[in-house]
Amino acid sequence: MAPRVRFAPSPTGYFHVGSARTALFNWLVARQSGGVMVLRIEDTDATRGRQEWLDGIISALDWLGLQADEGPYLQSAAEPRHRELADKLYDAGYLYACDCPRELIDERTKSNPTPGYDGFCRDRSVPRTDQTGLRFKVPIEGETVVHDVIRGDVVFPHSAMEDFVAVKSSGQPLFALANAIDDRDMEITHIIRGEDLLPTTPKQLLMWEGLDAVDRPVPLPTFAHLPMLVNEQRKKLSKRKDPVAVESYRDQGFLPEAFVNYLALLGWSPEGDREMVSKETLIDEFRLDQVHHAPAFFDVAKLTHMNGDYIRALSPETFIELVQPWVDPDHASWHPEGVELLWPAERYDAERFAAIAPLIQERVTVLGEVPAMVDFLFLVDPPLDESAFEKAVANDPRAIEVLDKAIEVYASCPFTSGALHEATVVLGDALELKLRKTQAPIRVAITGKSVGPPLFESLELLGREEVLRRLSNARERAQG
RNA sequence: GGCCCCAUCGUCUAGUGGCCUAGGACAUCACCCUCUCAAGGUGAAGACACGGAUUCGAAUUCCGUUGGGGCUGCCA
Repeated sequence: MAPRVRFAPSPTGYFHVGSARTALFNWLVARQSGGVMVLRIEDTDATRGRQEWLDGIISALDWLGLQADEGPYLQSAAEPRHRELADKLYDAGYLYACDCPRELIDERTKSNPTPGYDGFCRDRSVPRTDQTGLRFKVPIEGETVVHDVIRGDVVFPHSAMEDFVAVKSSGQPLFALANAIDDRDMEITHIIRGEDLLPTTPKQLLMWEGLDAVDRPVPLPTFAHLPMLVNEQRKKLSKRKDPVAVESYRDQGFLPEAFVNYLALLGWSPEGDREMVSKETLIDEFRLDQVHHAPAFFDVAKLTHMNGDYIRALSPETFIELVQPWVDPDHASWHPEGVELLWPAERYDAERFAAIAPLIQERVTVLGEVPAMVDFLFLVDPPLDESAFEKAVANDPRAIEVLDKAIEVYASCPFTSGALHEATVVLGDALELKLRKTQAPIRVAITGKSVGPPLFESLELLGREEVLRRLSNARERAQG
């Protein structure tokens, strides 16, 4: 039977990197076995903004190329079904009504070595009303074993499990119940999710048994609990302190292929010394039972490096196409959030950009770095890095000589990068300067920065007139 | 506190009893290349948490300790 996996995120305002990894591993299992991935939104407690976050989840999955085969289903839509089965479970005695307020439970159990609900109402036959939640009657004896593909058998003694709430007093079934019902109804064969859900799994297993009895027997799915993604403090990634929004990586100019590749390496690794692996390779080689057990630090530095590798591997044409949203938004297919064009749109010159693009391509790690590297080509006067100017021009006694000489030589030499290079070497020789020293003041004069793409190509693209103008300006500024 | 999970370089990992003098990648440092910056090349430094047990032999098996994490809601 072809596997049916599900990716079941709960709605938040953005798409979490941990969710992305979970989605990826689910997707890989589906893809490698001719299975199906269903997308189910666990929104039982959500109240507003549904459409927005649903769009957010779908567009993030799209960006990553992890589209679901079925869904999205909203868990909230199945609430009548959940209620129906909750009633049956109650009628059959798996659930009992409880009217204990939280404070009372805490009061009663605070000195108990095993805090949590003490089963007070278990045999009180509290009548079911709209003031009573329904608790699951966990067997006193025995244990529940979770057979986990990654971790092996995990044993939960019933003595340590409380009679947890399965249905709110409002009548609405809670996660543990709704989740089990949906997985049954959708005939899910593999539950692949974060390790944080491991402790609730025995509850769902117990519930599953009850549902087998009151509804229909459904074979148990295979479980796999993925190790957490953690921050430098080794804590579960926090939405407040850690950069967890997938959208922000997209907006910074990470490539989805690189992102997916990096994510796959968090908890799994291909055979041999490879790290750059395509999605096709992942589909071929990924094995759930090889997933590492320990939590993994989400290392943006490594992701960034890998992204640089992916960028450099692009064809020049593809690179130009992919940077479009950052350099030529008017003609781009989408717009990264929070990105402002550094130059007036009408001054952008596609040909000029195409000419310098290959030199930029090997110097950036994320696409968002591109504009700042080429702004001098599209700005009348690029912003001047004061400290760079100080160092290379103002505080360098030879700088004025260099600029003067450059103005003189550039006025007449052929204006190609090769000739400019040559001319600059000669000009430097005359002043007994290494090219390294000679280029510094010229670079700052032209680009406003001390670092950037190769200088002579830049000069050629800018044109003689503009180059001479900027050199003169810098000269004046140096004197004043 | 209770229950559960986990433990190899700073980080991600390879390693499934002898191939381990523990391999790769990121990060770091040095050198080379070089018009700046990158990229690239070469090299350096850097780990089996600890203690027992099993075994001729343990990073690898078992037990314990320590440490970290997760869960412990009428959230999911």
